[in-house]
Amino acid sequence: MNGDLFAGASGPEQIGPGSWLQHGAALDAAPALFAEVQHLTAAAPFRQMQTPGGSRMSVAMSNCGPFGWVTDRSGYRYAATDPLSGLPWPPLPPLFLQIAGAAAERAGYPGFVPDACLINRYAPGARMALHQDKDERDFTAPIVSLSLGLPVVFLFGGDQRSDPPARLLLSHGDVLVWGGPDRLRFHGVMPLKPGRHELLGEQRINLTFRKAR
DNA sequence: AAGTGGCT
DNA sequence: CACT
Repeated sequence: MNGDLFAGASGPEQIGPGSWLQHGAALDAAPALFAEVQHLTAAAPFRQMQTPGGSRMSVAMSNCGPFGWVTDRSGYRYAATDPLSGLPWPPLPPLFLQIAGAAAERAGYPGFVPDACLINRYAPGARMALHQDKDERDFTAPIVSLSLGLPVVFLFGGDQRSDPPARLLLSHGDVLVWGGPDRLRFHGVMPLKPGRHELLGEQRINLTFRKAR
């Protein structure tokens, strides 16, 4: 039935020529990571941004690091300051850099130093349509995605929107890395199923580390 | 256009 | 797919 829905508790799993799903890689650090998220989003609160078409995203977002991904009616871009406050985004916590760099190295991308961390909060029902990460200047750096809280079905498509996506279950503490030949693959997430996580509560938090410039 | 609605 |  769901033979292509990976949920194993085993080690790193290769899901593409340049992509690895590292089950539980951030499990030990999860409480500290969540505490950092709470501090960061006290300074730069979660907000539901608008797409260029005028729709409001179901996912609430914030950022930390030198650059933050933002969207409004003008389009998608990286910005050095929070549009809500006009202030720089909070700095990337050293723990974030350490975890993201280690995950990238395990996936074959040594020396990964992200300059942008997008913090996504999924409440039940929140989803992300298939898209490509292509607002970065340099596609040689990978994408590192870290999951906290409730599990969600991740859609990992191909280089064309019409390519049928694989379905991967992303759970608390999982880290997904994609780059190289997989860097521009379409991806997204199915609507978050209601539930309660013992540490995070009724939500999923995703940290996406990127090299924007 | 990382969302939505409506077509076949 | 077209539109926003």
